Amino acid sequence: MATKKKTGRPAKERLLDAAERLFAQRGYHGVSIRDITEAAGADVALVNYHFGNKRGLLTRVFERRAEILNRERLERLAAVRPGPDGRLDLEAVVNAFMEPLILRSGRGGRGWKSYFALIAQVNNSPELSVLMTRHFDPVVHKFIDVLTAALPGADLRDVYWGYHFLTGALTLTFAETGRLDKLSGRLCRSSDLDSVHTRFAPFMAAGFAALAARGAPVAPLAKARARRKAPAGAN
Amino acid sequence: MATKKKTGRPAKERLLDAAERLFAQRGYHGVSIRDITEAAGADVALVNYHFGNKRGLLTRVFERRAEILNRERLERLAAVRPGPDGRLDLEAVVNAFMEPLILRSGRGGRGWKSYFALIAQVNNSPELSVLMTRHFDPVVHKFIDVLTAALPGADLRDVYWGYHFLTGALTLTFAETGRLDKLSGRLCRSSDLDSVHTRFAPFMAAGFAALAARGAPVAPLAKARARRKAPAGAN
DNA sequence: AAATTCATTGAACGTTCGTTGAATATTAGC
DNA sequence: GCTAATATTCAACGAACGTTCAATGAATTT
Repeated sequence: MATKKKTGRPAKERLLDAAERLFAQRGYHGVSIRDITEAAGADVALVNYHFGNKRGLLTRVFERRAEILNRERLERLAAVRPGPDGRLDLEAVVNAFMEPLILRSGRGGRGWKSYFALIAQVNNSPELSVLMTRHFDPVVHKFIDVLTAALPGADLRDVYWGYHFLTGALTLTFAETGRLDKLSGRLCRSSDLDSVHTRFAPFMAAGFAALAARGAPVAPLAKARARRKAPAGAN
Repeated sequence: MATKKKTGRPAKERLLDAAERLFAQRGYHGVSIRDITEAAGADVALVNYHFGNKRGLLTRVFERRAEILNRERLERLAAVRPGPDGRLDLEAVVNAFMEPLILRSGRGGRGWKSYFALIAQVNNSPELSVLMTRHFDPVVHKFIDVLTAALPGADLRDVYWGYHFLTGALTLTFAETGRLDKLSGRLCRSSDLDSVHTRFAPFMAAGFAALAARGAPVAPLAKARARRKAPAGAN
């Protein structure tokens, strides 16, 4: 009994926390059950007892915070109100989706930071991205709906593609891999939440608006004729 | 000698191809050397003979196509010419960076598709993203330079953050994990390169322009006074 | 054709892997 | 305080892991 450190919290929770941190650092296959149980100060057999198997542990880690995130995203999306012109503000819609992450990525949220780093890997993995579909897409559908309402006349496919670009940027940004820091010679810091907060929604809202404008160049009613091939940028 | 299938190509190349495909599907830690050598029809010892160890194989897989991509990206970036107003077209700059991927992601490029799926995982991994830094950032710096030239008066940090958003969207998009297909009920197809080609540059160019406009609202010369906190979107 | 280098094979190394079952400790219900 | 359910420990299983080495085959050089 040298390495065991049984705190007051139950072993089941310690396992979830340790798994979250280690999965985020080295990926699902890069961490063994023994790595996790050792870090949690628990016995190897407890993973299979509490979660069935290693994959069940990953699933539980994944859904634990997804429920919290989904609830708040829905609340914020429902709270987005039309402006004086009767239109929904695109940046406000994007922020309803993004700010719940900002709030939890601060100093106190070490567990949340690990969770976001894990999400980034899951989102970009062919074999694990089904977890994104299962645990997030119901709320994403709601997000798509509100985005569509904020983009009258836009082709629905533009909204889906725009969301796809957004989620790629979002998950990488909150993963905080440190690449931006190195690339910019420490001019930019992944951990600088203010920098993300002031830039993300303007960038994405402008992207969505550009797609909508491209599909229906002038008026929202000229939608049926926008079926031709788009002209593309250059070359 | 039942499972060995020695084609005309050398075992070293067969190993690279098999490793590329399997790493892309299941991740670096999710694939064993025996998985790779079996798929390549080669002996287990050949990985260590040709590449030193498993990590050396990953490095070689990664740099093999990076060199090709870097060369073409540099050529295209150098070929971007100012328009009649003397300014560089933002979409043209983005396309110089993105189109080399489009060209290789078509029907014939099965190996390239695997490679892009691998890049997405490496880019989002804390322990592997150093490979991105090492093999891509020299060319990314050139990309940043040209972007900055196309965004006169913009804060350099905006350009870096914009690139960060862009690379997150780009790597996820070309990973083709299938999540967009499921999310949209098959309305959008990850493999539809035309859909990517017509949307990516407009979306990103508008994002960059919005960041630049936010930092220097009117004229490029009003740069030194833009040090205050930005107003953010909503909430 | 002999010598030398390079590529491949087969077998084995010690270690770690995920998982299991029986035994023990702890908690909760009555 | 006894009982029953839950939680944790301990030891072990067979399989798979990355790596190594001596032996063999093939290709190149002299």
